[in-house]
Amino acid sequence: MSNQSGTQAVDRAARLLSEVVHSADPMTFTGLSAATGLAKSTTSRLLLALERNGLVRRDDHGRFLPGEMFVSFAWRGGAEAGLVAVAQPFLERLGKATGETINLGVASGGLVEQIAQVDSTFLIGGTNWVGMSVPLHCSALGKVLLAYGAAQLSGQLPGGQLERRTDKTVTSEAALRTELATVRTRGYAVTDEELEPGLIAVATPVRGYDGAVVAALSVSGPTTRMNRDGLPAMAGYCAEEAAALSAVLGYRQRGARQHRKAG
Amino acid sequence: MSNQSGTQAVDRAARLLSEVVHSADPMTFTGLSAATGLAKSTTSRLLLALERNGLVRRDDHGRFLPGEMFVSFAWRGGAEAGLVAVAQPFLERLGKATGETINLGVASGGLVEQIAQVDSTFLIGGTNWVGMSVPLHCSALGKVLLAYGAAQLSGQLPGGQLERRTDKTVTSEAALRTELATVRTRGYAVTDEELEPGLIAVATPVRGYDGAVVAALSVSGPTTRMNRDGLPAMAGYCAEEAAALSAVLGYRQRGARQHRKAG
DNA sequence: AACTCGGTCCCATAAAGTGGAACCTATGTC
DNA sequence: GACATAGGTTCCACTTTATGGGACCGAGTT
Repeated sequence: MSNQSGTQAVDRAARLLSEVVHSADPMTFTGLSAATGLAKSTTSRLLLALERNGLVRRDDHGRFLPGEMFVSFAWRGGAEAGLVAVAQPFLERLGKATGETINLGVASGGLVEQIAQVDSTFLIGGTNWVGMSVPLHCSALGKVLLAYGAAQLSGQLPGGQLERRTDKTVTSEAALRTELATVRTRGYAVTDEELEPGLIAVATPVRGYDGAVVAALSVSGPTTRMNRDGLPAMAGYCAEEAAALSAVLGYRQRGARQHRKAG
Repeated sequence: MSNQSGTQAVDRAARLLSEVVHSADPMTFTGLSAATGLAKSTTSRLLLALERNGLVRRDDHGRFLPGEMFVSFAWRGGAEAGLVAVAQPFLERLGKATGETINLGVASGGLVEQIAQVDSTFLIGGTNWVGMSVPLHCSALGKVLLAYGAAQLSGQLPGGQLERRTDKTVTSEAALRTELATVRTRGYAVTDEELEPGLIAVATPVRGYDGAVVAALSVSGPTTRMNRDGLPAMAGYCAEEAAALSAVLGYRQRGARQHRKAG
């Protein structure tokens, strides 16, 4: 943190605000004072200032909730637009850890739309796929979205057959459903040259506050580098960052108490 | 504003934040400096502090957008829970202006759920209806929600008949559809003793950022006081506050530039 | 190369923030 | 009903911290 002189009051107010916003249930005055270590009088002054400015409000029991400005932002549909920005640090960390291409994808119109990417650190790597969509059934991202009900299969060829992209593509809906069950128990999806020859990928689910899967995070690279034996480790890194991102989106898993600063 | 000593920096930072959050498109550094009247150096310091704390972020052109904390809040589903709080000041102002009972309603399971209320200033007035649901077809709130596609008719009696509540209730679906067209052209809905004898109400639509109607705002009172000739005036007040609330939710109508401070 | 634009850093000045203690209210508790 | 307790706010002397003018810097422009 380079330079934080001349902003003590703002920093402290922001800390209070962060507690209020990131807390699962309404914070009390005393709780906030304790959590931030600020004197009662300071806490009071800062909270009054935040309240006056619509950054926090108090419920009928005097507890603190995020204020009008947050609600207004949420209603403006800022959530979708901001997901990429919020997710970026996590993708970058995953990129550093694996060296491979990282993607964040959401379901959109029967396909997977890739909404963010971090490029591989190697010369041989993926091109930029942001804005591109890939089929659900033969991408790791898509399999995750399907497995957890964030997307539904549609538009398959007549006869329940799925589009064949390579000779390894799973084209039978029944076979796919079996694989999706595996994804759920194992916690991650794999696509091994099913979308494009020489391309292998793993993906894990990103959950929203209510536990619903809202996106998927993937690591993909050439089969020449991403050893099949090493996939579980890759999936581990991927799951870790996906879980951290889920936490920021309000998903509370047992044992996940601490917030990590995204920066 | 009672006491705002000892919080200059926080107030200024909040003003910057407010500009960033409420602005339709990303603010520039210079724009923010100008909008708040703060010195360049002060603006810079405060914005850096806000950025450091995840309250704002910068896009690729260095312009300012609401930060991680806002996006995180939005993804946590804080929007719905907060609507009542955000709306409250508008309801109160409308209550003061009209003296009658004010309600905010949303569509929920084929009915109108009243989610907020301000009581009449008269002794004769409505009881508290918060949490109660009323039918769509014979309440002013419901007619607005139907007229603007925020709710669909369902559960009518066999034969396309709508439930009769009073002898004035519109029970024919065709007649109702005609009335809904009137609502759309006129901009407000009326229920004149169709739900309960002696009860008259007007309602207007509340829109979200994309223009979709998300809720309805109503003024209701006894027919002995709410003169039928006075209804258009009542509807005018109602529409005014509904528009102001819509603006806070990000709806941008032509000519609506200014934000009003809700407090 | 010189200029402008957008933004950060530096530093003397004084204004604004700080926290301990007094002081309120509500809400139990006997 | 009087008394204790917890949860918050206000006061005020002290001094830390914010302020803004100007220097500075990098990236575009002419």
